[in-house]
Amino acid sequence: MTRGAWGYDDGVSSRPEVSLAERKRQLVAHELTEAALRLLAREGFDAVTIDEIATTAGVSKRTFFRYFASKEDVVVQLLADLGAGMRTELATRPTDEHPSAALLAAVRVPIAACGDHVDRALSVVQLILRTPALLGRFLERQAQWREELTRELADRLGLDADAELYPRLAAGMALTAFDAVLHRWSASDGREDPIALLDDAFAVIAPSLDATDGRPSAN
Amino acid sequence: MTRGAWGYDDGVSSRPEVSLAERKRQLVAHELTEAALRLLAREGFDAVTIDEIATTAGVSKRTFFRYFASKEDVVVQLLADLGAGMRTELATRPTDEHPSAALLAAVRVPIAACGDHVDRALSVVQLILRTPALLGRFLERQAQWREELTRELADRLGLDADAELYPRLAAGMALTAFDAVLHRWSASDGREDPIALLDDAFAVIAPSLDATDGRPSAN
DNA sequence: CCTTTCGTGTCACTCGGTGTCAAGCAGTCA
DNA sequence: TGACTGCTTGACACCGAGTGACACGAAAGG
Repeated sequence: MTRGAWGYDDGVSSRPEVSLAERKRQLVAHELTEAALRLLAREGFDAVTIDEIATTAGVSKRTFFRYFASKEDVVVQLLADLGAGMRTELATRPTDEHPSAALLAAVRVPIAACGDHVDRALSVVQLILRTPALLGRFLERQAQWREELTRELADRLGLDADAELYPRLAAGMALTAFDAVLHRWSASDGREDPIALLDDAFAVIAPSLDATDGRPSAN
Repeated sequence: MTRGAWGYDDGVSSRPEVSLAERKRQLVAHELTEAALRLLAREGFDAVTIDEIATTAGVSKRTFFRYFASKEDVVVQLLADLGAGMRTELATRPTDEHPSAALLAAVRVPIAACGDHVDRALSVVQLILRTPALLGRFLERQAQWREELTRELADRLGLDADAELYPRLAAGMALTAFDAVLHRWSASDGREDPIALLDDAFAVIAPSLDATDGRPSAN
């Protein structure tokens, strides 16, 4: 599990069932990502131009934009799978499970992926948290995740996501835990166990997620 | 109270204690903000260039950048006071107050400001929530608020903000409530009472904020 | 009256991002 | 072998965001 997150295990594995064109595409994407990550981590986000990244990867600037929508996208793209994994995990949890347990299981997916690829994940996360422009894009991404989790959770509970506060609050709290764990993990340079941190965080927020008394019944 | 939020009541009030130069600066800033808001709301964010905004306000593009750091900044700047208000409110709450009560009081400040200037606040909030680029900047801003609230809360409780999860989680949950309320309020076109929504939201999240059992004691 | 200071406009430049077009290359059919 | 098709790419031109440099005019101060 958590296979393929933090992308492109080595980028050149030959799988006969994938077309040549597709493998070429993946190769170029891989080359661009590696070049970008190396340059950005070394020089800083603003000091590196897209032209440099493209030239380093051996393609033109125009080709860069055929693979990524923006300079930020090269980095944030790496996290796209994480959100998808979270959402599908929540969708496959049994419906009678407590929201807190289901959300914990969902958030555990991307956190476990970090724990499985510490070095790579850490450099990306630290780069993002250190760079305002990247942080902005990352938060946009997170806002999408929150929206998806909200819908999924509302479906689970048979609530209207637009009329009830609970689904959005629960999704937001789960992502708050995700965020807090990421900060702590990044600040500790990956030395702390992210899953243990996540369990701690959920121990704090779980009371709200499970309590039904504060939840408005209508309106 | 909430005076001055959503900025520049009318921009030309003559106060003798303020220097002429300062009043001119405020006038230009006011003119730029009004021009930007009118154009952006009508044409959409991407369809309006900075040159248009500046020309409409009667200044040059160069001067625009002497007042605002970016096109997004014109809009998001309007919310800057809200964050400051929140933080200072939290700082002035009595230290023996429950964290949930103190945070509710703090978040109530910007929410009340929305309720006091429904039409203006609503158009800005809806513009932000509808425009990805603006949402990104707004979320960056919110991340700063979360950082500040975290520090303030840690000070209140005598905890280390970097070693304990609770302050960051509590601040994040309060902002999650803020965000959920903003979404609902925007979706209802300002018809729902934002303060009532906020009270509902805090009724949901309060159990976690008050419970001390889940809070890690050390490490 | 002269000088300093400050805000501004003009110009030139870099970089992010996009549309367009022609060239290269693989696969297909004849 | 040759023509046709579809896809990817590089080259080029272009727009808008954002910045640095400089010169000008108005206000403040001696």
